[in-house]
Amino acid sequence: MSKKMVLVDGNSLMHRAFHALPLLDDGAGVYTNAVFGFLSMLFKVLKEEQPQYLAVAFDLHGPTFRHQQYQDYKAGRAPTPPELKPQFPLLKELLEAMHVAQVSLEGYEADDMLGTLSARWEAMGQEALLVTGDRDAFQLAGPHTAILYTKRGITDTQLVTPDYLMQTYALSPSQMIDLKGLMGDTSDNIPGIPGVGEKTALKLLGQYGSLENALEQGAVEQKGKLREKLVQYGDQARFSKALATICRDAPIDLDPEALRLHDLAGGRQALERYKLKSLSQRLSQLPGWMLGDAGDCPSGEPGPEKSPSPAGERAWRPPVTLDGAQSAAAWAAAQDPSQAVALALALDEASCALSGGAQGLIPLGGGDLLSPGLTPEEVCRCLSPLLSGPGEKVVWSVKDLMTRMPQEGVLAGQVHDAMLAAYALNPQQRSYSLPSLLEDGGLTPAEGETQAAKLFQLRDAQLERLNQDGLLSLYRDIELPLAYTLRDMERCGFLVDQEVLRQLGREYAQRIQEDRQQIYQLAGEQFNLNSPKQLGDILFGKLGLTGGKKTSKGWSTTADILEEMADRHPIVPLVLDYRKYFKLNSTYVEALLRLVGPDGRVRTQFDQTATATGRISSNEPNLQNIPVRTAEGRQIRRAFVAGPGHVLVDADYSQIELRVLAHMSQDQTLCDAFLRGQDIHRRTAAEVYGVPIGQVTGEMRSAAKAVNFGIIYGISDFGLARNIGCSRKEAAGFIERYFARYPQVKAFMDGQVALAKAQGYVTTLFGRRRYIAELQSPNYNTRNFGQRAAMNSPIQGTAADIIKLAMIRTQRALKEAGLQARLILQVHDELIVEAPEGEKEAVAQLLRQSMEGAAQLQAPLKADLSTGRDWHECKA
DNA sequence: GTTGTCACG
DNA sequence: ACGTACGTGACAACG
Repeated sequence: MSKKMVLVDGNSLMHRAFHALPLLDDGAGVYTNAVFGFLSMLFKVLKEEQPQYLAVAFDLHGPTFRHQQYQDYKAGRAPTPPELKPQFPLLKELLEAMHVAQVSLEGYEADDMLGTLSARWEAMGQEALLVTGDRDAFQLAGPHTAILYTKRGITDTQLVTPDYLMQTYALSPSQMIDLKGLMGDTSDNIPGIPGVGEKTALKLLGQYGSLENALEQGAVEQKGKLREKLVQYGDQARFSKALATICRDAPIDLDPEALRLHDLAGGRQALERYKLKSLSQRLSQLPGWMLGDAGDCPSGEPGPEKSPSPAGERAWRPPVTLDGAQSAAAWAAAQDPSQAVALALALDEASCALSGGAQGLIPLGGGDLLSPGLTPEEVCRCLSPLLSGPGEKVVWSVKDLMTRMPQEGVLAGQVHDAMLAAYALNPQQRSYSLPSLLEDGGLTPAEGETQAAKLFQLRDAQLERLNQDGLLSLYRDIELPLAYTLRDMERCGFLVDQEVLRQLGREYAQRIQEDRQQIYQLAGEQFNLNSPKQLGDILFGKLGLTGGKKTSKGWSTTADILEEMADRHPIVPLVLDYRKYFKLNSTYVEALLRLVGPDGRVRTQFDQTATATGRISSNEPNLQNIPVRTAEGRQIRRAFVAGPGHVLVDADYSQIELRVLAHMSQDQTLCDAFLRGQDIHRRTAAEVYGVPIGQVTGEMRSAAKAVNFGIIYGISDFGLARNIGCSRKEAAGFIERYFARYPQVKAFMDGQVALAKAQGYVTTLFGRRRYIAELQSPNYNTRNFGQRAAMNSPIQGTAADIIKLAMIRTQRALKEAGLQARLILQVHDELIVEAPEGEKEAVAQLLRQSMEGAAQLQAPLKADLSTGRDWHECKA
């Protein structure tokens, strides 16, 4: 569903309108010409563009963040004329009456608001149109963001897109900043380089691509006066570029839904009061959804959420104890299903509360004589008249609730999930259990209050905080819908060929037995091979092997240490072999077989609140760590099969985290590599080693690959050295050269750490936060960990957000297409669909679109598809 | 319950 | 002079 947003630079447009029109007044001495011109233009745009969202941005007067070190900024600009000044409050009053969102932020200018909101909007894959008379905004043009530039007056406009800029100036949007940095701007008192005007600046950019390159290389290659100026005014030019750069990540706390047009008609009276009758008439001709007429919502989506009920104390009637299905069902049937319903399923009892004040308490148990209560499933069945009613539902873990409901059961009405809201607010809590959430919120139930009753208050508090922290959309558009997708995936499960597993198990057992015998022989005694302590004592004590490292308890016997000393004693490779097969057998054969259901399928549980970054996790069994890296382990995947007449369609994102990094850092080189479809590790090797891409050797590529991984993890020379087995010095050299070739990546990483220090958290492209308390620690190691987490979390987290969106999109697309195929597994950057043979092609195409279209990045998302009868075949 | 080890992205 | 790669879950051993 495409949503279009119009963003208006209020200050810019008011100035344009003021100077374009003669002074008008309302007959009582109030000037209205700028307001008239502004609204006239606005209504024209609304009529032509038909957006669902609108915001008007204003400057605030204080010193701006971008220019705080530059006192002269705009010093030369004429003060606002006295006839215009009072029209601003008037305009704001009218916009308020029309329920049009106004945004401004201390320390930022209107164009920073446009830059930030359009960046967020674009990240969601939606279209934005920026209306302004300021050419600075050209730098904000992008695949989904255009600028409607008011050239002269208010009617003479030009639509500015990246294509337009390319045709007119032969520059990309971001190069517009370089242009201004070089030539300066007298109206903004941006100095640039004296004597360099548009012509010279365009020539330089054509030659060198960027301001930085022009300064660096031009200072060598150019001749005469120009060369001198590039040298002398280099710093001034860099500073000018910084001044000209519009901020695209200002800390605005805003739910996009607050920008939805829904009641322009509310401004009719005020317009007429100021004698702007013609505007009032034009207003009435706008589409119904903008005005607030009922039943004319073009997107078919619900309007803004109704305001939450007051958080104050409610008069709860004492809970009615309902033991037995009959009394529970009778109680439910007697309630008003249009009221909001809260349901809390604890271990020993279920409670249900209605906004009217009624409370029910249902003891839970196994349903037998020893523990007579109902099962959760029976509770859901008994309460189904309430659950399927139109009232709002407030629950803890809607996924768990849906799992317990009968297949045909319906959960209707708007749903609030307190567990998911809590996770969106802070993904690193110890527990998301309902009692702990209530306790943390100071909402422990009093005598006569059930947990369900307290859920209402919890919801109110959570929605307010979500809104404050800019997390409403993450919660409502990602986490909440994802819960339903995960529920369906869990219910579906993954078919396992148990015979394949049993056969592998027999082979593994044989191998384990052989290894063990030989190890005992070489050790000269029998011991518990699975005990690291005993094994360490044998290897480093009895056999006197060298090269060991200590752990807290004894000798470390990890695989990387054993691999290094594999040629020193024949027992070492045997131990490694033993370990490998023991792991495969115990975890991936025996444990897995125990978890296969009666229908031959395994059903993992996805945990949506397990990780600090926003990823989901999988347990019982964990299907996100099924072996793939070694040929032996990979055999396990032959046991994960499609049902009869079905195939698996497998899609994985190609380099999603590096693409996210390219987008978030806006690094030219990294983006360029992806835009050209290059092998990213090869390109990095070429950059770091300074050789043509054709001359990159396999070794160079694999070192570069390790560097790329390291970058994502928050690199250190020590860690990189350990990973690729070079010296720490060499590793430091790699890192230095990497950052020299990818300077914007360096700036991004530094920026994330600075941000985390300053505000206490970092965010993903979709606003998900990770608080990083470690940065405040007095401990050096803890602080360093905090820095790495600050660098990694926005990347890993944004990738997690994106695949979550892809999952929601995939499930919706499958349903819309009426296909029988089902999404059955997610492995962080991979989705697996089980599809009837005949749907194979359609599903592959649909999966690709759902995944690649989940977000619009500067480095476009790419998914690789494969199909097979089993999971192993997919990767082959 | 914690520790060591190892499977995955 | 310090000692690190980021994010998970499961198994076996051992207090």
